[in-house]
Amino acid sequence: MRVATWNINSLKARLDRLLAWLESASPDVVCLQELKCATADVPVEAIADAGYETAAWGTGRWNGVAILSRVGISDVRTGLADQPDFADATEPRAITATCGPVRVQSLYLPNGRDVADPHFPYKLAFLKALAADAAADARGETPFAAVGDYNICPTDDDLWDAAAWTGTTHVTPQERAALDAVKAAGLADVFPRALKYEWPFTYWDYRNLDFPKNRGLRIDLALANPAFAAAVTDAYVDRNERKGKGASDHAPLVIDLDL
DNA sequence: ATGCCGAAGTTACTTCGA
Repeated sequence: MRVATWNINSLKARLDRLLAWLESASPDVVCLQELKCATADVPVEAIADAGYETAAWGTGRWNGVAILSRVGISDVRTGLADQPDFADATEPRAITATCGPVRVQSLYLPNGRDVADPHFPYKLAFLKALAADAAADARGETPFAAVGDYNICPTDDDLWDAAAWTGTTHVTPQERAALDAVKAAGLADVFPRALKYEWPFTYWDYRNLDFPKNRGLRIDLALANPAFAAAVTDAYVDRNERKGKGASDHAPLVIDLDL
């Protein structure tokens, strides 16, 4: 089976591209982030016409996560156990479901904005909650993966210019330590192939010709438990989906499994 | 060729993203 994760940067603005990509890539399960629409506004009929059931959680202008599946979807859970709030709101940044033989969690981690901003400790608190939340599924025998936009470059190789990013969010030791704690719960980074160039970046800023110049980040990750990781036969970043008019600023991460 | 930011709420400008 094929599982993918994609920060789509608006489900409504990207719907035509999503439907075309479902047709061409033919994934069985797709985890989406940054829906930027409320749950009630998710175009479930158009997605159903493409052959996928939808579980989604969104509140409007920002954030929002979903799981699409053509192999069934059950045991849906929104949010994390003990998920921290921001500005007195529980933001739609996590949804978990069982789809056929796998259990997947679609995650959109807080950006952090700046190390001095309240959003930064919120990001660290979210990661701490994630580590605790994922522990049971990580230890389980069901193939499980916590996938999505982690908004962290795991190493200095995972961004185009580490020197230029010193002291900014996404690369700090605190964020990397918090990510390591998530992995320590029993999850391993499924490292993808790049379809071009040396490194599998998943995000390129819209500005400054960053995509043509390959000034990217690897921030979309799939953290898998041993049962999931053992079934992986291939993984790649579909950078072709980043091309052209109306692309998201993130490319899908695609994982093939012998399941 | 992959090409100089884009989405959404509100309605001319603002906030957010990484």
